[in-house]
Amino acid sequence: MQGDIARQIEVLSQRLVDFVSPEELRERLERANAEGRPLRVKYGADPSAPDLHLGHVVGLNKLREFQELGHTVVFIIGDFTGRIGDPSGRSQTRRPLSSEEVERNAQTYQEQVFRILRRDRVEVRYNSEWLSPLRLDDIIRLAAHVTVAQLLAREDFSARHAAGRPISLVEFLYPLIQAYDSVMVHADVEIGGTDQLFNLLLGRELQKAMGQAPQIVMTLPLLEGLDGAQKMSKSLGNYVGITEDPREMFGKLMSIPDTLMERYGWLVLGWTESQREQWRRDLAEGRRSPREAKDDLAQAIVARFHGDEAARAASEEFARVFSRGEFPSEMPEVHVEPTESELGMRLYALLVRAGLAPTNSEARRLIQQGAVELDGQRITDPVATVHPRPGSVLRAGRRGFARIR
RNA sequence: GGUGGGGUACCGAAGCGGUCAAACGGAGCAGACUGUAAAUCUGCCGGCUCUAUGCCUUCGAAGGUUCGAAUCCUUCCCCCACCA
Repeated sequence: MQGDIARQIEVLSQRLVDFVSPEELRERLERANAEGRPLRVKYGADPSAPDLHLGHVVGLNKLREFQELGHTVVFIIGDFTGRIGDPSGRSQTRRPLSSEEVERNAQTYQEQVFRILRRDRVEVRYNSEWLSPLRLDDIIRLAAHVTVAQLLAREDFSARHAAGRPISLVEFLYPLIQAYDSVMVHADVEIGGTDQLFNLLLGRELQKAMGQAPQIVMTLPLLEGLDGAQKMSKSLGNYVGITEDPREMFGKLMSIPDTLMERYGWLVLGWTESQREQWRRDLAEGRRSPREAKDDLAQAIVARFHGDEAARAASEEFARVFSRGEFPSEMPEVHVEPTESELGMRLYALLVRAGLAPTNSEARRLIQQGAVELDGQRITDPVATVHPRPGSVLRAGRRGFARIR
């Protein structure tokens, strides 16, 4: 049994940034083992952005590891907080959601989450369950456990305070609420991104203050998005959604900076240290070109969500369109009237109708910039009149295709 | 409650009576180069008409002054910091 615990700790220690603390985890595992119960591993989900992307997968992978070791994931849907919104200056995207929206998002979230988590060994909880009944006096008593100095210890708070930028009281309250969630679900462990470290630690403080054993805290690296610089997030548009079309997914993955490949493999696919090393060596010694390596990586990731078959097809399609410059096997269709084929129509109007440009002006720009081809023929005259025939292929930019019907 | 500073395009930020559809930076898009990588270079980046030193809408909102306003005046709405 000792050996088993040692092995668990080894597995669970992979890919962590912060770990408070390995000793506590050992003790907790021992105690839980003696009591014959699994650990309760808390993970908070934000229902304002229901689409899961690869960045979320990093954390979900860790949860899955816990599950495989027999532990229970307590998946908390922050429906209460979602309905309030987040007033933090920069992210206005977090507006308050209606109950219906929250419910719908929560459903979507769960469906997606179970592509990674197993359905047994999960306890799904909504935090409104215990937050809604709170009265002001309850909340004040809760707030009494935390000092302003404690909160200002969080780096982004102290930085903003020093710079004279606003910090909403609500923002102060959120960590407290999140900490209270930990108390209410009796979390043994909580995991999150590195940006969550402060909040997770506050959970420990509150648990201690309220007579519970403090949760073990683990933070995971934040996965950089397609731009290679900022963390992957929906609002930055640099993400790969896990429900995206395989071909779309593959294309996006092929566009990540080379320097990120190993990191994606590590965090998304869970490569071990030796796998990473192998990868690095192969590239360094020229056994594989970065192009091939990236293709393999992209296929592996797509396969994880869509299966090997779809991944291979996506790779082939990609090679067809972008390496060989051929047309994609499938493309959206645009309808053109016979009279338009006969008499001709403005190219820019055709682009807009095909959905390849949002406005005529944008379409005109694309044409002028040499981005538009009809049947492989580049057209640069913005006022060109064309005679599109059924079967013709219209292309705008690298990725935009449409077939005339 | 007082004092001061603000609200400009996706974001940040200039402009402070005409030369402003609005500098500059970032993001984004397109082209060149490539491995749809990175880096780099170039162009675009409100809409419409279709190409014209054309028209329309835009600089928190509504009015007003003016030949002419993002720029001046009035009222209103909102935000922030500091002091109480």
